[in-house]
Amino acid sequence: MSTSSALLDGMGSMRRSHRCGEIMRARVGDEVVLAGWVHRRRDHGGVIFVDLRDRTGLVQVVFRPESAPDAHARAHLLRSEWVLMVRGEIESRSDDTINPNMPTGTIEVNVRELRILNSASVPPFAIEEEIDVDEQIRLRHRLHDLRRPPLQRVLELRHDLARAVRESLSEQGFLEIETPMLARATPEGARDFLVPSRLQPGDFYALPQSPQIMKQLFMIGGCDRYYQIARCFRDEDLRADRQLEFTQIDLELSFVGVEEILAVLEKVTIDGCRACGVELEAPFRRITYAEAMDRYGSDRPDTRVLLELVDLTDVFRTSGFKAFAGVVGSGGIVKALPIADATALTRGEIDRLEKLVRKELGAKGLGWIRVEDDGSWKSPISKFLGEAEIEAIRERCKVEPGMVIFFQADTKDRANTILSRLREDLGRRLGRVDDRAWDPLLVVDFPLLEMDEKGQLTHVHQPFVAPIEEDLALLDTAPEKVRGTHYDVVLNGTELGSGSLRNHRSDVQRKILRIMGYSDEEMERSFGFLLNALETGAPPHGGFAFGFDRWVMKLAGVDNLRDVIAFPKTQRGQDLLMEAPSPVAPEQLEELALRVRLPPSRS
RNA sequence: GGGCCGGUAGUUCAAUUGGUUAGAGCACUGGCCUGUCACGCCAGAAGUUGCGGGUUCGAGUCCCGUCCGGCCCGCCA
Repeated sequence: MSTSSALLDGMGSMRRSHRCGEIMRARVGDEVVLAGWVHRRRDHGGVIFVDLRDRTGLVQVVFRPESAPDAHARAHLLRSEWVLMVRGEIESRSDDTINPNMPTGTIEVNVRELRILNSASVPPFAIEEEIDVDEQIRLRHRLHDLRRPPLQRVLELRHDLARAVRESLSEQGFLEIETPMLARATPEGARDFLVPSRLQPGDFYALPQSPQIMKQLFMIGGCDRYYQIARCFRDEDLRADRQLEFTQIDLELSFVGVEEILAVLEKVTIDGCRACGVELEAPFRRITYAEAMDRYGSDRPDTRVLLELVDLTDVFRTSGFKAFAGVVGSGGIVKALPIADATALTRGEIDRLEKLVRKELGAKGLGWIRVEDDGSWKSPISKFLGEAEIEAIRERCKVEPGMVIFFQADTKDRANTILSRLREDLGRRLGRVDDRAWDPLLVVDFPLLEMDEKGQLTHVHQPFVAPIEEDLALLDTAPEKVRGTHYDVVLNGTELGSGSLRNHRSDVQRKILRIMGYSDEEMERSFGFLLNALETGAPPHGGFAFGFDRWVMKLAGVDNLRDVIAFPKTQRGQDLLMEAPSPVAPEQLEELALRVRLPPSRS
């Protein structure tokens, strides 16, 4: 809608005296000046009500023909989302006009003067607490979405958390130091975002995937304790909890062991949560990686879900049940998820679950046994089971009437992924959870190295993780048994952050890289400057990094990163508001010595 | 790269077995209305059914392709 500019006013010298939601600080009879957006208007022809909105809330302002004829006349023109400034007196409402649903519902502002600061196009959806609008529409009209209370609250939460973290770390002796955004491409880890260099045609910067190496350089540079709330970039496919760019609370400290780092980690987690109204108890419960995988099938379990997995791999190694025995024979595992008192799970639901795990998780199938009231088993697989297997299942799963047991025989990773998903989904659905609102957990004792699909030992986390001291000798004899100093912090089933001690000795770092298959040349090319740096007098050091956005997500109680980031991107990596990415002018490419060649299918 | 779900008015949805002019709520526009707060009443406007092709006398509906949004696997700490 176009509005004649003659209609619009300037602020002049008028300035607001209160924010809308804070109007109760003023007293009845006070003259106030408010500014904000027209949330809703109710035009009775005579008296006109407008709910004026800003970040802090809503307040009803009243235009009366008798007390301000000029303002009243122009108030007829007001529409949703127009921007106003009003001057008037606070009046208390009569008993029968009080609105108990509004924090400011006992008063209203009798407007004497109206300034229309701006008009507005018709909003695409209502600016309300709850809306039911397509994600695409919300993202395209992000400015309207940002005006909604849930997103306003989240932005405030981000601020509160960031501020608390800064205070906590400053008190603990950390310096906030920035690192470059234009960095060097790395062969390791995620795909880099590349930035072409104009001054060095043909060469590229990379946006940092994390400040990992740079913060180690800070330790070597004598900074002692560093932190940063750092933006990180990874050009990988997006998920509900993964964006192309995200924020980490990144820190590193010198002359410490794992325990000192975990103490910092616990303190900053507790301080941050407390600033957002969440109290956590220290010390956090600890669980080893091996136990987490064994009992929960995940290295980031939500331990509030009480169901646990049962390992039956050894039972089926020599079984006559060829499907399971075959999997074990080729290095896979067999695990079960027993659920007591599961009569609520109907046959139809089990069929739906099987379809889900087949389609979404790549399961080969979903074995199950239902234990009837009389103790008999109803199951598509029980006919393949011999005495020994039946006895083992009976004993390890603590079989009882009413129980349903799910089975997976697959590669270790897949079987665990599938059962872990069933464990959390079904555990929540059936109410098999304890009553804790918050479940902070430290996962420790990760292995340093694991075998990849090509049979090459590779790092479990990143290549700079230090082994624990007593396992150093094992690097030469049995590297796959070496324990790392890595740890994860998990909150309610989400990995919030992780860290480790780093290799501060270049000989150890070189040895590990060599075990991971790096030749001397590759080592030099990829990590030469770090290895050289380690030789200049590197102190023992370590640290961790928190996924800041995921932390906010948990505190805000939302399950999607887009709801805690001001301007998020879609699953295809687009910003629908600003329409990025976009083509660029040929001259820009020319300057960078670049030529675009699209794959033929894109024409 | 792959699997699944979705796309009809500004928006949320409907439209019988493939059948005539694609409907409704909210929003919007105009009018009326002096105590509403999801104000009310009257009237009105609003559609390339994501896009392209095919089948058919006839396609929102069936088929193929494609684009877009979402969830997941792979990938990614």
